[in-house]
Amino acid sequence: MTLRLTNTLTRRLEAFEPLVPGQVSIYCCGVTVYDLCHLGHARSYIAWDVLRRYLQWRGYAVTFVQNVTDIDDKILARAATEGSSMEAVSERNIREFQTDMAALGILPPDRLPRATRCLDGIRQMITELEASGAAYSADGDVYFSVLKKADYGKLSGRSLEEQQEGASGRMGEAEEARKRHPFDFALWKGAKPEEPSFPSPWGPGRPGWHIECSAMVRQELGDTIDIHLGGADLIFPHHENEIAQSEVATGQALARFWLHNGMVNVGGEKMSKSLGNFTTIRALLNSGTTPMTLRLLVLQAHYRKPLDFTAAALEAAATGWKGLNAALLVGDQQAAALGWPAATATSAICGSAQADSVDPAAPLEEARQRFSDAMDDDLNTSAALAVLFELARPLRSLANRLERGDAASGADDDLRKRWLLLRELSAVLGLVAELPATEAAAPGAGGPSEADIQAVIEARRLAKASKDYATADGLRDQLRSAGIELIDRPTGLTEWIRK
RNA sequence: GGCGGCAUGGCCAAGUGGUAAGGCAGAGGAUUGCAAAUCCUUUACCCCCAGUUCGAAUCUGGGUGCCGCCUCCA
Repeated sequence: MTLRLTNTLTRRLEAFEPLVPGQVSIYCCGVTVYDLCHLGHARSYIAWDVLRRYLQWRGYAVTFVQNVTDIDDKILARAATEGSSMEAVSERNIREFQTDMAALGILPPDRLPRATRCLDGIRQMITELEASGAAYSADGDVYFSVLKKADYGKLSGRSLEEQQEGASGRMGEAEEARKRHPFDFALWKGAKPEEPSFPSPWGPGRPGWHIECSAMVRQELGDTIDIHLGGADLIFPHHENEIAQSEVATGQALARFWLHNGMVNVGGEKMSKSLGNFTTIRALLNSGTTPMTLRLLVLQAHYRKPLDFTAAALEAAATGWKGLNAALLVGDQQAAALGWPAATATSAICGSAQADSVDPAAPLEEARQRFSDAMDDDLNTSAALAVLFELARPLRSLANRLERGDAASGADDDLRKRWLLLRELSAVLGLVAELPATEAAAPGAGGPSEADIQAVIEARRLAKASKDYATADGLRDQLRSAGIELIDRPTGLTEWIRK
């Protein structure tokens, strides 16, 4: 089966074939670095990370470029507020962005161009647009004339005639007056006093928002790329304008496939800075949610649909991941008991998994096929996850039997192959086993020390041995109220976890 | 006002013509001194009305509700 993707340009499911056989060029609209990323960004970049991993798994050589908008009104405003500079705000938030992405297991882009470092390409493109008559200057600003692009609106499905009415009166009056058409947009903005600026043939200023992506795509990947990615909220005007600029400048189609992810909602409304209903990735991870839990939460829904972020959904994902994680860890934690060759939990990350793949003739091939078919169907990760959970079930069962000292049954080679396949397919979704948190990392503020806990456990063990269950239960409750849950293993050992 | 999307069990969510994947929660069971944790089993008149069809969650028309975009936004 071939991979089929919903192309926003045609609003249809289309078979994907790259321009150059075996190679895929991808451009992903990145962040404006004025603040920490929130869950909307996480959802988007997790989805595209999975697209990238899947293409690689299918054998394509993928070049993945993501931009950073490091000059913008919000960055300037933030710099003014904190009394620093645009560069300081940008630099800091780029690092924060990279930290968050790494935490979520999102593969770093092959190149991460910044607007302020692509000014030559930007000025070049504006000059070309001016020469072709599609751009005009007005009071130090340069605008793109949408009437010069015959098919303007083809991505978002709107026509200039129909939209004119609704658009008027929404922009600043001064800017409105300089434009020839309400939809015309700035390619270059003349600098206001005191603002950082860059020289240009049109006077000091800075690039408009849309032009940087057009220039970067051309600079990094060429005139026509295979896939352009972004959030659905970028379809209009951002991507529409990118298309207009690039296609007038190059005479070529900008991107063959346009993919857009659905929004993250909170209480049915879009998560956004302006509504103040956002949760940063940082805050979520600090509150105890693991990266893989968030990944599972995101991948349980189809990437194009809205995703409602709720505490209940998060909890369900956490429990779900716990089960999958247990299955992924079976081979590592029980390798000795099973007599399997040892493997480390990290070896399955990303592309390396395929080297250890299962025998194509094995019956498990059917599961691999179902996974592949699901992903081919416009990245149906929800259906792909169902395959993972089904693969995991016997492994979890095996772990249960091992724990009860009943290892003999089923600890065979088929199960090992199943485990390897689970690891391989999970890695395609970026789902990689998380080792249990080390206790050293957990205690933090106020909790009882490990030595204290062991002391109580020993006291309880003695109480139990003398059948003094009242005392034993009292000790257990005591720890429970301190956030420590005890787990009596069949072996007689008592383990504990911090909740 | 214009453009687009979505409505499936208690919750989340696949499924685009042949009588409903998966996850969470719930229930029953195994295990346990009792728990917890774990494993096993189990739970659906697919928003409404009309139509097409031998047959529709799935196609067509109408309705209702919700969301996104049209301004910065992943």
